[in-house]
Amino acid sequence: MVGIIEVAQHAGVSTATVSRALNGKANVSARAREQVLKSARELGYVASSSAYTLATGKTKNVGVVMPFVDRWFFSSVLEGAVNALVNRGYDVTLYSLSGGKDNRARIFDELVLRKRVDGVLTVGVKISEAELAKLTELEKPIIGVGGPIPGTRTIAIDDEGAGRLATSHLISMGHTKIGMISGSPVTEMDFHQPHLRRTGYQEALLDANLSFDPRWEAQGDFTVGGGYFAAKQMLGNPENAPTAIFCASDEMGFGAIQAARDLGLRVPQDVSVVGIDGHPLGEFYGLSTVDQSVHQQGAKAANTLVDILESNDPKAQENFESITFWPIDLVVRSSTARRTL
Amino acid sequence: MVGIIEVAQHAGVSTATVSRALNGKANVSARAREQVLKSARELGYVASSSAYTLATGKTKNVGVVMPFVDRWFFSSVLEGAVNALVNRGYDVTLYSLSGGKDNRARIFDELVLRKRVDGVLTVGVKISEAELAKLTELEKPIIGVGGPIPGTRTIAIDDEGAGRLATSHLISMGHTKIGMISGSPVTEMDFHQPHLRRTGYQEALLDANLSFDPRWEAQGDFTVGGGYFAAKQMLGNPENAPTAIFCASDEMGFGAIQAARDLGLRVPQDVSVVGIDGHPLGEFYGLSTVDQSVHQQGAKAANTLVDILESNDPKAQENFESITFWPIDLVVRSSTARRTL
DNA sequence: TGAATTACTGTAAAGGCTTCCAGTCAATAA
DNA sequence: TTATTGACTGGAAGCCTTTACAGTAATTCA
Repeated sequence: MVGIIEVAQHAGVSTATVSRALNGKANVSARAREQVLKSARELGYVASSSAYTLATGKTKNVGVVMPFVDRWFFSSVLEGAVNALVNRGYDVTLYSLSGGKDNRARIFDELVLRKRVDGVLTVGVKISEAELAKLTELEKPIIGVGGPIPGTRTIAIDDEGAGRLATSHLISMGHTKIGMISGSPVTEMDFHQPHLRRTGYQEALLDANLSFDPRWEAQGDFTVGGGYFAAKQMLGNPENAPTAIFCASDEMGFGAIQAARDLGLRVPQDVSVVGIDGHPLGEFYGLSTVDQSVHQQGAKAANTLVDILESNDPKAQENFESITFWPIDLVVRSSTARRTL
Repeated sequence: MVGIIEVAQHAGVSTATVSRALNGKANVSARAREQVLKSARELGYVASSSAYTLATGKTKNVGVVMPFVDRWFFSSVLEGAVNALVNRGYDVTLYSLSGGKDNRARIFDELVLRKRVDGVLTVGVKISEAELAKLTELEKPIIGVGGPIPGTRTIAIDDEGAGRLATSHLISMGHTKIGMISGSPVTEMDFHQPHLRRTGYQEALLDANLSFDPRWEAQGDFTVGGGYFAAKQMLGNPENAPTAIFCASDEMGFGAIQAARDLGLRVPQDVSVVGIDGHPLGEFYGLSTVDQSVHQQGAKAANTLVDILESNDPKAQENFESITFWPIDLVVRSSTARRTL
């Protein structure tokens, strides 16, 4: 294994000069710098990251914490974040909370205390007081995507506004009996999103003087299956079925569409469905939706985190706005139509 | 920041004893061990991972390399692998190759040379000779999920057999005009899978003395959209349309079903569709498929890798079988039916 | 001209752990 | 009894960098 000493000998300089040259520091003559770069290339030298970390205290590593990684929203944020981070020279260490309850404490302890990461990106995670305290105490920047984290930078859409936008869309098409498939989030997940989207829904109904029937509300769990069963139940009794359904996520929307079909209902003639997300499959199933560009949210969060890390100001975090509302966009497709009767 | 010295002082022993106690090594008295554990807990001490790595040469970290992370197959393998790894005390550093061409070389160089990881897990990545050489030279174990990697352990399904199984299923239902939507893989991806699945398809046709019309073959790119357009083209001309389509992935199958519908064809009455994967959405769209349990493949690969890492034998890798064929399972749903005319 | 700056460069300490090695002490064997 | 073993312990070296500091040579200034 070739180390900095071999490079120094090969280049005919000291290890200090090698280090300075390789890290782009000042006070290295052009000749020396060139020679070092050449030697390093020839010998295939790359500095040991653990030694680098031990000497500098920087890991060049960001921890990404999410409840699951195999669901669309999460893997999409991850994709956006990973690419942004690698471009800025950071590795990402991935932590999934789906592995069980006791993992979580361990992750937070070791993640931070073992100095494995310079900063943390949480995606849709409800972070506890204790966990937050642990992070801030050690001055590790943390930034969240999805639900707002008190006292921390957050990238998220205006969930309430998104709920209102989707519901208003249905109202504008003449619907008066509008159901909602909300999400009872899994424990590991942030609980703000479903709550806020539901608030937006209710506000829109209120603004339009529409009544709100508790039978028109059901819990999915943000999965296709959850949406399916919720919709089936909601649409099952024709006496009391809504003519339109707002789903808090596109995947639940897919399930709802399928449920309607299985019940012999036509979408959108008999029932309209609108979701939130901008899931790529939405195009194929004609699902109208409130688009949030998830990749870009991940990238934005990653870049903001690196900005904080690389501004030398220890209080840098304060300089960034505490919540960035990511723009949303209503995309109307074939799953929503004017009420027919 | 509390270090090992503080713990040693607090426990009234030397740092050597603290280290031995915390790492479960022998030759520590019960009294000392207990005292150390107590002190460590009270002080909230966790060893610095970079110092640990520097001293031992072990990172307790596995690199996972995949072409993308936001596609179902990949994120599912990842989920399975991450959970398995965290259970065995390993972190995972995620590398996505989707970030651009030159990233790739850098990733492979730094990943290995900077000693960031103890081993590598590749998912559906075609690894080059040079890259493989780099890994083996440094004696980092590597294990692949998906396509077979020459000279390395691999977990994969029998892709050829899967293609044959799916095609035979269609043949057994009386179909004689059977199309295939294959995959022209993206550059970063392994090319074995689409090739082998296609071979299986052709073998099955051959075995049944069925002719193979090149117009019945089209390229998707393993996405819903790719499957959609491929099917639309294939089914577009009624004169020459197959009555059944085998798709090399479930997502292409979803696209094909949608394409058929958009063309006014009924599934399965007018055209049968079968995929490969076991995608959870398959249940909702009634897609018949060859199920491969992807989570479990990821977990198996991760566990095998750790087994290799933790067997002290440096040649341990040799002791593991070179390719593990993961069992597959035909799941018949409503997208396939007997030929009607 | 000499003094003061500037531009480099190298030595060595520091970073926080693991582990080799030598040493202590009590228990066992001869 | 003494010699031998074995269990345990601590000092210090080593892992590989970065960087503070001191030193040298060349340049600029007065």
